[in-house]
Amino acid sequence: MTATPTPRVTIKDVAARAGVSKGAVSLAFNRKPGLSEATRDRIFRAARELGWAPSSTARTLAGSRVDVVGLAVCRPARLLGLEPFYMEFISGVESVLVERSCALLLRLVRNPDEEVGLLESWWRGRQIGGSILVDFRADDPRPAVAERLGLPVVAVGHPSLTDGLTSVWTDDATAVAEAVRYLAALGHRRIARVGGAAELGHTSIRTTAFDEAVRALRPAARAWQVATDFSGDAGARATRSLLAAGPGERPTAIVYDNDIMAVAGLSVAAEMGLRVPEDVSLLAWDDSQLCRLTHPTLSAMSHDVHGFGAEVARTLFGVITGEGPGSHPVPTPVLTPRGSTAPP
Amino acid sequence: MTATPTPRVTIKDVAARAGVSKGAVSLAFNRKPGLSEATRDRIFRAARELGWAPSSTARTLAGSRVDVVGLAVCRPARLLGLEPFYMEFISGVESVLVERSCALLLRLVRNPDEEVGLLESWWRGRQIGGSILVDFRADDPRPAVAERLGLPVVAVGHPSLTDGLTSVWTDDATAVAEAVRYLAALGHRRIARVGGAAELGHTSIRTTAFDEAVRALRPAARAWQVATDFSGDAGARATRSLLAAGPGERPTAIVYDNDIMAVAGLSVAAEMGLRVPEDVSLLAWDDSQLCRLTHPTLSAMSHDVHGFGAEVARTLFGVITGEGPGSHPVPTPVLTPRGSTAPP
DNA sequence: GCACGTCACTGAACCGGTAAAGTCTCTATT
DNA sequence: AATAGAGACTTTACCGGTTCAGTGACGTGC
Repeated sequence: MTATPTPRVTIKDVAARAGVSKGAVSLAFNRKPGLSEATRDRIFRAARELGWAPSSTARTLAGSRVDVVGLAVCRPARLLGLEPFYMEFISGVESVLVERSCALLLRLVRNPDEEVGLLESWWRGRQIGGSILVDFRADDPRPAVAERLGLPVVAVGHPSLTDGLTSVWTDDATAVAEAVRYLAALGHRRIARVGGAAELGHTSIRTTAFDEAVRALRPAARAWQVATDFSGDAGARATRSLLAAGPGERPTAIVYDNDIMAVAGLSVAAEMGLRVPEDVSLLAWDDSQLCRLTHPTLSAMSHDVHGFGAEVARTLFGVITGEGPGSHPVPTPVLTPRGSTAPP
Repeated sequence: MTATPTPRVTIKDVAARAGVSKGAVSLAFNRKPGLSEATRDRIFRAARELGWAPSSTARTLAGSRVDVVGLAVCRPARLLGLEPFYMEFISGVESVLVERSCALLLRLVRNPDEEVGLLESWWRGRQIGGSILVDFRADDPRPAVAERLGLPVVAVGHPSLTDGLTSVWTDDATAVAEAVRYLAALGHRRIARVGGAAELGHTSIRTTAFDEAVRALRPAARAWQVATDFSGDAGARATRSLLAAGPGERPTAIVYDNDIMAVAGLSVAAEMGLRVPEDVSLLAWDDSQLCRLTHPTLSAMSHDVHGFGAEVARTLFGVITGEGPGSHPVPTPVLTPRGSTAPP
């Protein structure tokens, strides 16, 4: 177990072995002109024999590109693990990064200030070549920071939240309106929404859109909205209190802001002796595979989270290579009716 | 949007501003002796005014510690997103890293060879100070590589798989045996297991343990085992084929290797008109919050995946700071009976 | 036959830090 | 009064690459 570790091989060793200078090795490995075929081959052979590959740290310091992108997430560690969205999003990001031999630097932070500090230090330390920004809030400091630093970023969120940054976003307002119209078309007139964290920008976009959509209904409908922390437990609590009222008073349909809460809602309904969808309709959001695994299956506002992550990563590469700011909508979540929604 | 980005401020700027040399700034920021209080204060003030923090890239190159740990995962991107285990594990890891201002470098790889190459290049390039190794296979090349490189690693897996590396592991064999004995005690004599990916070491440990545990039963019992890719769809398929046989022929209890597959199994049972737990008992593994959200709730072999990740991270820091190899068992998954198991 | 270009490569400076050795000043000791 | 030693910094040499201004050698045109 304690064999002497192999000493680190450096560019100097390769140069010596190939009988050239460090500079020549560098030229060869960066596919720059100015070397004969023969020399190039000799260098590659020497590198292979020594098992050498350039140190990306040194390379970075010397001023070339950085093959790492950052992702700071400001949510409690425990909640992160519970939320299928994130892992699927990250897997989508990775699917693009992997093609470019790029790694993802992931860090949880406890508050927005810490995130700003982290971005600064990552960027100044050349730890990252760019960053993905998620979970925008009102008056988010990050657009200003990114601009001041010249840090290439892509914002995940509606352009109204991201202050001119290149953004990738889904049209949640339209999706919420569609959800409401769908439930109304089924005949529901008492509709509730179990939303996400109130401080997040996309939550308030959905909240406003929900309000408007319900107000637009004729005949008039009644609405409830509750904020949660996205956890299943919070979803269960919210559902329980919504359904506690008498049969003529409680909502007949509930829209959730993610699918974990919808699954929780499903079991709360069962526990309260209510049938889904006969007594109450449930509509999930995000639509991970979970929605197809419950019984009844969950109707959902469905979108391709994996593809969303991939698009974010591609867009980030665009920004890094100097593309100007842009707004990249990805497809609006589409209503996917399954077994949990029906006329009241 | 195109304000000139702030030029990067370096240690030299801070030194100039404080009226000292680079070396003095370095001493101050590394809390080394040899500076007067007054000078130290002046340096910190200058740094604060300029908004400077040391570049970890440069610091790394110059040979001090690295504040990044690696995690290469060799699974298809899509599956990763579906598996609650991973995100929860990672969140546990992060919860410890964040205390030490350490980031996680995450990379998906397509095959074990790519992972080996990545570890080599990360380590030689001083990109990481250590790495977490997961998903051990038979004859895994990584222990030899880690030793050859002198790379600090902690292996997530049973010591029999990890060849002398410091390892953190759950006693899956005991847990499988407990699961089988529990089902047998309920009266089940036809027991199936829907396992994970066959090529993974921990899967074969569970497979063997399951076989042995069933063979030890008196009166004798009948067993089935199926391998999957851990996805809900695969779990559903496996369940469907297990339950397709006639009432006297099919298993009366099924153990799953994760909880996504158990949730899938639950809905397959419903779809086939079988009641859980009256007609068939289901037992999940890992026990994310999902198991408490289904109806009926899922009995599970429960363990604290978040805490597991945290322990792995702590152990890795131990290895990095020079602790000798060790074996760190974390608590064996414990049977948590809920609504999905009952006498046949 | 000689100036001129081009090609292939070298050498040195530099990126932003760390670490060890060197310098200078001031105090305590003999 | 001379000397040793400690304290407070500064200087310098790296770390492992990239980059760019040279340097010869060789081919070409007139």
